[in-house]
Amino acid sequence: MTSDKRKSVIDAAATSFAHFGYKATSMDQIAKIAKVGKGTIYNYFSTKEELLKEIIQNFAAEMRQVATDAITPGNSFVSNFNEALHEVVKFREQQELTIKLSQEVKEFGTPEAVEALQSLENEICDFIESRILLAIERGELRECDPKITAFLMFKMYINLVNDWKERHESLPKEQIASLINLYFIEGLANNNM
Amino acid sequence: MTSDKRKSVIDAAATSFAHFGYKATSMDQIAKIAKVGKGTIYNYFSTKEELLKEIIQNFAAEMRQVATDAITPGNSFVSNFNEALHEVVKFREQQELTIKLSQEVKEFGTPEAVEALQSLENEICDFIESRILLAIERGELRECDPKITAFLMFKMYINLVNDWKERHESLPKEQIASLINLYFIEGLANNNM
DNA sequence: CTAGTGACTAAAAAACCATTTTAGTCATAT
DNA sequence: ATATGACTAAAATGGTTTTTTAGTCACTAG
Repeated sequence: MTSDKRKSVIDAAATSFAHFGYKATSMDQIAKIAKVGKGTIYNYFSTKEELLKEIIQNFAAEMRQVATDAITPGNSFVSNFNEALHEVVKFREQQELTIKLSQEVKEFGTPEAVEALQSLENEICDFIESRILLAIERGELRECDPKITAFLMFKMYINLVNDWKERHESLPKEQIASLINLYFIEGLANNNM
Repeated sequence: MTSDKRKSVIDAAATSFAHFGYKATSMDQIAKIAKVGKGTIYNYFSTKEELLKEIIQNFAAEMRQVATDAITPGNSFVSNFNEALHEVVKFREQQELTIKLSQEVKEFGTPEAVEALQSLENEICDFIESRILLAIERGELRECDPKITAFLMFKMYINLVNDWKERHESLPKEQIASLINLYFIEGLANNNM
């Protein structure tokens, strides 16, 4: 089967990117790990960047699947949101890829890594946006711009997971979920006065 | 008067840092602009970084003043928050120093510049934190961790002002105010069901 | 014919070294 | 006691050589 080789190339590249980063992975190395000739890679992918893009797309699809699976149709938006968030966090931690790419962006500013993470971010935001739209239709959330809301929810998540721990202790998953719930869903206004 | 020289050193350094950046400013150059011998600088500041820190501290004090001036005692927490942050950002943009330092961080990752901007951010967060504490005491906000809250409010503001406009149209001041109010204070939960 | 391949090349990155610049010192001067 | 500029060790810079690497292509096996 022909796509047999294609698959092993993708697998080899994915592990190497995750392990050493995009920049530090050479096409020769990928060929070696995948146990194919270097020319073979170019039968399936026109360029190294193309290869990364495909891997990121696969990753995004997997993540979407994980998130979708965590959603229980009958449950509330908040509960589903927390559940999905929790599963995605778990899934992302398993994958070294994004962590490594983030490091690379910070350290070298590798343009391909920047773009890869960018597109991943877009995928995630699009997904959240679609769920927000549903929740608004169902009357669970009040009217709001779904694009901006999705963007901010994602960013807040990143702020809590990544940026906060640069200055202080990193926060446990449960606390992150409850914080997002507190700020975003319930709001800080004191209605019990 | 002895602190006469100290002042001119600070002024010279501040203008040169703002104009050429921290890295591209040499101590010789500062001495020249300040019209003092290089040794004189070291009578007042033990190191180049020390000099930057002092300048940043002065800057932070000015910023705090701007923020305080923007606060109207009778108004709501959110309204004051947005007004103050807006003035602070405007003030920061007027000053070339922070812009130049930001560029330097992006381009070279100069550690001193990173730290300087970091400490500015901390000052801002500390200020917000103190206002949040007041608002909680006054019963305007419900109980919450003031440090995390301040951090997230600051970040959300930056997300809306800077990060959003990298992908989409930049948002007008009023909309940012109402968005922060919507997400942070009121919350998205639809309580009218 | 088709998919696979590794030797090959031009271009980019890294390693190297000579030269210059610069942060910080200090002996001297005021 | 404060001010200073010549001085030094360390770091930055620039230019050159060497190595690595993305991508090609003539060739092979099936």
